Amino acid sequence: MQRPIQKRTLKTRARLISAAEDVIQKSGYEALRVEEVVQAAGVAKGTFFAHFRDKDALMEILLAEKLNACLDQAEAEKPPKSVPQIIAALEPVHSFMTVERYVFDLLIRYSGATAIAEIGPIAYFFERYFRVVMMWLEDANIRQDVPSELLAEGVQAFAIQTMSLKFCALHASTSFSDRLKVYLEAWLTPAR
Amino acid sequence: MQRPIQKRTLKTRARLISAAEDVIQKSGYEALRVEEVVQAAGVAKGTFFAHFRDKDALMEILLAEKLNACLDQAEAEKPPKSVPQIIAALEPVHSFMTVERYVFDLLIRYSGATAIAEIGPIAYFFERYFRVVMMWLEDANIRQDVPSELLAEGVQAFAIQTMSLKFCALHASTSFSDRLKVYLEAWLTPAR
DNA sequence: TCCTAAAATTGACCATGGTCACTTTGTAAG
DNA sequence: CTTACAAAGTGACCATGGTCAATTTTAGGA
Repeated sequence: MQRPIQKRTLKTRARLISAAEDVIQKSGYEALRVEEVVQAAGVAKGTFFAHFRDKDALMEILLAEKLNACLDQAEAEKPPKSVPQIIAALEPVHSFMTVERYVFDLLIRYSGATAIAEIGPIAYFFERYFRVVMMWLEDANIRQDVPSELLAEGVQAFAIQTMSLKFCALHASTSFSDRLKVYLEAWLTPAR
Repeated sequence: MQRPIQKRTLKTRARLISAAEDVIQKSGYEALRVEEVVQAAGVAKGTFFAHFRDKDALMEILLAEKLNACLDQAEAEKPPKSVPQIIAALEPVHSFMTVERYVFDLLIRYSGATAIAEIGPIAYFFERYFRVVMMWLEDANIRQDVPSELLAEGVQAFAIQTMSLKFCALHASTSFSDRLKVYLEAWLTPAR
């Protein structure tokens, strides 16, 4: 027989998340230490792992929340129709995804669901990103020879490629938006 | 004053690498433990880190060697001209890149040079992959409206996207090659 | 109010990657 | 052959994520 979740649980969880946000605010995502979070929240280490499978699980929650907030914002605006408009609409998302190399790596690692029954917050976010872009593309003035589902997957692939190159010293000359624009124009409006 | 490297150094390094290969052979990349390698090689732990910056640095060396061998093979064959041929030529590379989730994550993490002066073996491999594909594309029967450099970057982006989806339970229905074929045909031979 | 079982929490302990002050070994110069 | 010094190697120790048996807290029913 399953008992209801105690109020105390929610409070502890909230304290842990809040403490983690404070730590990140102060010194960034990569510098977060479980020990520090736990001390700031005033609980034992074991409690942390009773609430989150592992450190990454907490990170997933924190990152996905921020990313979803960016997408909320993008969805609230008028749907973009052109490549530059799409890039502009996604700018906050891409910007946050690349605040830290550590964050980007984490996002990539958890971008796919590892099992059907276990879609993590980040995998869920990527699905949403895909759906939002696909909807935009359906009403945009772009190529019509392939389904917009495919085009949206491509946008995601090029966005990740561009973000990846942002961290690469060999390709630091071109700016992020310029590079993505070149990719997406070639992908969405090919001259043949 | 710089003295020449001692023979002993090379021997120790070779023993470490060989021991690591044995361990991997036996139980895979993710299961590799520095302690185990060091014991098998008969040296102290500190010696390991005198030869490799960290565990990942050894992994980079081991992975890059395998990947370069795959590319050697691909380059030895007659250059592929069509999308299916290109996919077939790259199959061994892509196959090895996705033997383990752990391996794929590592490759992505080190795919870019972190600093101009520090191009790691894996970043170097990705450069080479790009150059090889670009050369193939220059003589292939594909779109000519954008430079083949851009097309090659796109192939890389789609290959990574496809590999990424291979690990994702949500997209497990389509086979790897089929999915990549759809992407590359839309990218390289758009109907507009 | 008291009892009890499930839920929540605890913290000592473990696993593993990585560091560094110290020791040993190789070798070039005298 | 010695000597001196740099290179190579050592292993105790540290940092940090994660585990689990034991303990405390909660709340529903007698």
